[in-house]
Amino acid sequence: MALVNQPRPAGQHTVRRHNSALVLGAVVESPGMSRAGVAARTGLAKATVSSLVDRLVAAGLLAETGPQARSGRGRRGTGLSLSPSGPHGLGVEIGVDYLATCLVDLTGEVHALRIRPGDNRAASVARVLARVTRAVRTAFADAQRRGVPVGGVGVAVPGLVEAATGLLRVAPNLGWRDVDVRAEVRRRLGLGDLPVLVGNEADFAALAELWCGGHPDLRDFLHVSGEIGIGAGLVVDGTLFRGVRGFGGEIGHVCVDPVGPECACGARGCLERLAGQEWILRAAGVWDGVGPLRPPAALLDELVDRLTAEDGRALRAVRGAGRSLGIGVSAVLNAVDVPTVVLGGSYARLERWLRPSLQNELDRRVVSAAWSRVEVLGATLGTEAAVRGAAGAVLHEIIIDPDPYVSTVLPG
Amino acid sequence: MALVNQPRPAGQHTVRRHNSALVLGAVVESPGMSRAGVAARTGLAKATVSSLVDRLVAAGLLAETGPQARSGRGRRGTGLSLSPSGPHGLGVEIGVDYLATCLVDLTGEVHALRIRPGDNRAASVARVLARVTRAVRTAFADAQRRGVPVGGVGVAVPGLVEAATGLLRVAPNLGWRDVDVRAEVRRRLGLGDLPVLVGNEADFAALAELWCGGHPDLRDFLHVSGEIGIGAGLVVDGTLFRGVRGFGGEIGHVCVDPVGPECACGARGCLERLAGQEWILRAAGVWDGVGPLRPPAALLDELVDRLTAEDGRALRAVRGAGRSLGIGVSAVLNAVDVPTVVLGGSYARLERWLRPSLQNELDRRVVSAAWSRVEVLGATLGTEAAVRGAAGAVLHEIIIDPDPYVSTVLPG
DNA sequence: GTTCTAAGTTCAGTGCCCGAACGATTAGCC
DNA sequence: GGCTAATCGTTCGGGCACTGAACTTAGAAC
Repeated sequence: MALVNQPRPAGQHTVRRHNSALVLGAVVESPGMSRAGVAARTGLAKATVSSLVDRLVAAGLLAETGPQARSGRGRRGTGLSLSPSGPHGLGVEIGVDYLATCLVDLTGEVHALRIRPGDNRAASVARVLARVTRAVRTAFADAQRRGVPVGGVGVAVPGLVEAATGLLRVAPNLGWRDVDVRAEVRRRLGLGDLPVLVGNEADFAALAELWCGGHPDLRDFLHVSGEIGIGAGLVVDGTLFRGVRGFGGEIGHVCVDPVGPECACGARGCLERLAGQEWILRAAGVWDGVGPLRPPAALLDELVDRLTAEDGRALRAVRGAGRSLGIGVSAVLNAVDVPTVVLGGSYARLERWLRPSLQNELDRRVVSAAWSRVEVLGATLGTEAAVRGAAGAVLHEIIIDPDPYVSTVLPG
Repeated sequence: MALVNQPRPAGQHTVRRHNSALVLGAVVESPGMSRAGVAARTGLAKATVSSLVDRLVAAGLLAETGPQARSGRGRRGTGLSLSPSGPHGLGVEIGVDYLATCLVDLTGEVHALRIRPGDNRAASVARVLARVTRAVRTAFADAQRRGVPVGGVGVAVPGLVEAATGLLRVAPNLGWRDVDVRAEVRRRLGLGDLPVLVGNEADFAALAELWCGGHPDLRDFLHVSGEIGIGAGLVVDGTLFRGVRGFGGEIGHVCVDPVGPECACGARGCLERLAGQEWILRAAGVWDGVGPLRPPAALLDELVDRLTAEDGRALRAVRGAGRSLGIGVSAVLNAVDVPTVVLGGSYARLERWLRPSLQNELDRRVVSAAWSRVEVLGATLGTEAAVRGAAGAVLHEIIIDPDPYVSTVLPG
């Protein structure tokens, strides 16, 4: 919660703010709970919970779902859950060859997902931002048509974003440098006070897996996504750990083999060169390495086909990538201690074949694996993970600390 | 602050607790400040500050240092600072070949530092713990003689400690496994409710550098200490980042060269084998690599002598170590984004000679270095860093959240 | 229909922060 | 020396948020 690491004085309003989040959090964890249940769970008095719930209902965050179906005697509680007509998160993803937008409601449901293909590498920054503006306008219209408010805009970009400012420092695959995406989006759309979050695509994908993924109770993990580069999102205690300035997760250039092939970064044997999508496809013989890269999805399909058919070359290639990945990831795990690795991006589809050699390296190299094995999981969300995460991040901010949003909705 | 990540209901007492920490924190950052100054700085009302300060003074945490010497008219404020007779932290370090204890007061001053040589590798766990017990008893007596209370005990151990439980999972150089150091110390000393913290030696050393080191405004860094192994302590935003369970910082086995020499861990080319103390001393020709290792301090002296004399072999050895360190550390920095590296342990003395090759690798390999160079600093505390950190950690807990301590001292 | 149990609301009580007013202390100036 | 202005620290009434207990509402069991 924001109110504590910031050295701000606390007053009664702070208490209410904290407890609002507490109540909301209880409902998030156990949807359908009654006011009395929330009181029991949080330790707050019933009177307090009633007062807070009323406020959250008035703001459109919570909704009463009618009397609970419960056996035993006594009055039935009125169920509470996150309101599907409450604020929606508007997510945008600026991909290398597409632009995606979507709306996500408080229950995690995705609406109005739109994906617009188009090479963003070839166009100028201004041109791409104009596209983004149009896409976001359309998404706002979607929200209006559905009659729901937009709680904020989340923008996923394939590059390094400075956490404090929202400044995109560099996006290699887009050819961008020092673009103030947050300010540009704000200015072009005239969003007023609406929150605009800008973050790394891999980080948002990790968060999506945390919030909407298929692994319950997953709170601590390293989400490794193999795309053109290799990005990692570190989630600790249900929170993304971005490092000091937000440039963390760049594991693509961990040294895996000092005498390996040269990398664009100048070093040799970087993880990206030995376990990146491109290398796997080449080593598997799926792609000849010359000419423009065909749509990666198609190539990946072919690779999966060959793996399923137990093609020796493909199997060897993926096994090798798993080994390299194991060496690189174990370095990170030893440094930051996370018990789980989630394979995302294109790795998700290769999980079955990557896992053996990856797990083997992790078992050997991670110090704590001796008494607590590193768990390797496949991501459950597909390519939409990043947009969903971007939209979800907006909602997460509201759920973690609902008072600012409530204040904008309610008078006073 | 503890009260927030834990989903506990907040009440008026929570506000007071938070603001107590706020006031204390303001005085820590600007010793000698007056009540009015604290009010201005924190944003609290003067009345509130007065009330809180009175409480903290009564508990012995703050002390009035008399009227401020200040020019200009108006009544002079009464200076406030951390009380040197307030609670002291009692630090213990269980080293491989020594046992150290000390007392640290709230101002960071070290008292009653005692170092007892003795091989803890040869003795049984119970025997070593008995030694620890005696040493701590003596330190308690030191405190009593000085007439100051002990706020808690911090224990530094050369191994992996599970954060949640204080369980020492493994200490390779001590030959320990699964020792509940916290419970043992509690039981043997009958400490009642007194806080007992157990942590990794490298982590505590990093914290000592943060709290008492010679680099002001150092809040985010990776503290790398070269001893028998290579340990790292990651400090982000003035807080140690231990990872989920506390096993972070094990960078000794990052892969630096897959075709390098074999390591005890089974892998090849681990950082520890290429930049560890032992390897440097051997490559420099200071140690022949056979027979029992002489006291490392003496060997290190010799190495520094040769480096000062510009001995080619020694220079090459250290340069190589710096390069390896750079490869390993850059992997960590890319993953977690920290702008500064502090060279501690035996590396501190070699900083001058390690730095060029280390910095060179970091410049090349750390992605964010392109627009923000990684800073390399030498640690300013010597071998006592870990004990001081252990003692300091106890005090840090009190300063971060003084209310629990205040409650034990004051009635009500 | 009565009784029992649980949910949710109302209300007086308490703790804490805040702003304003007030007493205390010091420098500058006539 | 006495007056003024500025600053520090304390005192006091007011308001806000949580609490516990009493009360109302609602449903099930007998």
